[in-house]
Amino acid sequence: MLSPTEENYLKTIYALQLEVDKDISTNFIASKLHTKASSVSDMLKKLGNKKLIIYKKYQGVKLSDKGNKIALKIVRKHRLWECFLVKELNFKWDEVHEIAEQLEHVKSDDLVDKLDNFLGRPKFDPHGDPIPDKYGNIVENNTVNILGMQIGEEGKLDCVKDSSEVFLRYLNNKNLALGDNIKVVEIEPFDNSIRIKTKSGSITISKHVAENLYLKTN
Amino acid sequence: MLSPTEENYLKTIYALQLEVDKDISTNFIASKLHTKASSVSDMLKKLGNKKLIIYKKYQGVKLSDKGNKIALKIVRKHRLWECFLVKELNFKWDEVHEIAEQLEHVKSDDLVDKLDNFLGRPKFDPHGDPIPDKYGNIVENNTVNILGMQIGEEGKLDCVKDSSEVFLRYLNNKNLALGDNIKVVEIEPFDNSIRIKTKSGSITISKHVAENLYLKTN
DNA sequence: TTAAAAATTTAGACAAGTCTAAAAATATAT
DNA sequence: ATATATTTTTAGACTTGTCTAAATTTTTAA
Ligand SMILES: [Mn+2]
Ligand SMILES: [Mn+2]
Ligand SMILES: [Mn+2]
Ligand SMILES: [Mn+2]
Repeated sequence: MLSPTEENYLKTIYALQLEVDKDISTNFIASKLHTKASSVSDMLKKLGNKKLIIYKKYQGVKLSDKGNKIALKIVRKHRLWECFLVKELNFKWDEVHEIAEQLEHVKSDDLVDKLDNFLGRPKFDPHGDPIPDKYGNIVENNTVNILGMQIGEEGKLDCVKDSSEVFLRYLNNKNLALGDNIKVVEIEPFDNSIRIKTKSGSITISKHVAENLYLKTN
Repeated sequence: MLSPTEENYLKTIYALQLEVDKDISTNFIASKLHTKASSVSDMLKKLGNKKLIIYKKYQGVKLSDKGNKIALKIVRKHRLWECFLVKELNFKWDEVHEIAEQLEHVKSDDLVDKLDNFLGRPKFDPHGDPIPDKYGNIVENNTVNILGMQIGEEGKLDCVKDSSEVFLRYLNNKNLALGDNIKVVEIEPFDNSIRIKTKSGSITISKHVAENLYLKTN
């Protein structure tokens, strides 16, 4: 039985592996978890002993098959609970992430599967992220980051990478939601900011914002 | 912000105060929590410093107003989650207690109230226990323990005090559920066992079982 | 009222997870 | 290739909650 802390480390390594292709460094994990490299180092030793990660000192880590399975289960729980909160309890999409951070550590396989059925086996969470099924199968959504698009290209907002309250409220303020059509109008090479056309007019978004917007193009 | 452990101590003291009228002893708490008196002693000092309990060394404890409020909030969460699990996710009444023990520590006032509304503000949980409202008001159900009844008296099973899987499965096996009519047929003075008539015949229950059955008589 | 028994608290240790500071290993740059 | 900078690990300390064993207080009972 893993502690919530151990589960969070596995989940973080899982997320970082999707971000970059190489082994995950101690510092990278520390920055994501807002903790210190020394704490991470201690934990990596522990997770390595439990065969949940492949770990050689100073070489970075990756999840073992066993660790990957557990990470997927936690991701599944997190996203299913987010669905529940938004669809059944009428939370807004910007209010659910922190609560799901807690709910994802509730231990009961039966609970997850019953929740999944209750919700009608959703495939995506309120932020457009795919939900692994009970066997750990996950569809990677083929979306493109808006930074990779050219002037004149357009698509529908399909997924936001940052689920924090502060980012989602920014999108709310700009009247941007999943499914909205977005067209790239202008690209500023100096700071990579982008002028986009949305349903409620044209706005400029910073590179930092753009990094978190994924569109489905045709 | 309290830890799950601190919350469990408060909840336990709350429950014990309903059981007995005097201040709650260290050993009594230890036995309920399956821990040692020395651990309890440490925790009581801490909860006392936080003004959550009234504590004088060697004198036993009771909840302060502040502690009582928190205990009621946890009880409310526990019982609402049990309702959710049974009514929405189709768990059986004997499967939910342990899961609710985890869910009750999820922190979000908004979540509790939205869950309450979603469920239609239920007044009782699947074991017949009353659910405090958002202000901490709780209706004490006026039920009578079957040990206090005479031969020939009858009533409807309204509440079970033990919510453990093992006890509720025993009741399932005897085909006994909340709402069922029960009549006292015979009382054995030697061991306080009771012969009762239920919808599916007449059975003998031990004193230990009887202690956990509360009926509503007319 | 005093001695024995029981209950409670304290002392000291341990595990988990975190931190700072220092040491060791790796990467970078001249 | 070597010195410097960066990253990672280790050492030692701290916190929370637990335990056993010992000391203290309260209760019970002679
Ligand atoms: Mn989330
Ligand atoms: Mn999400
Ligand atoms: Mn319960
Ligand atoms: Mn209950």
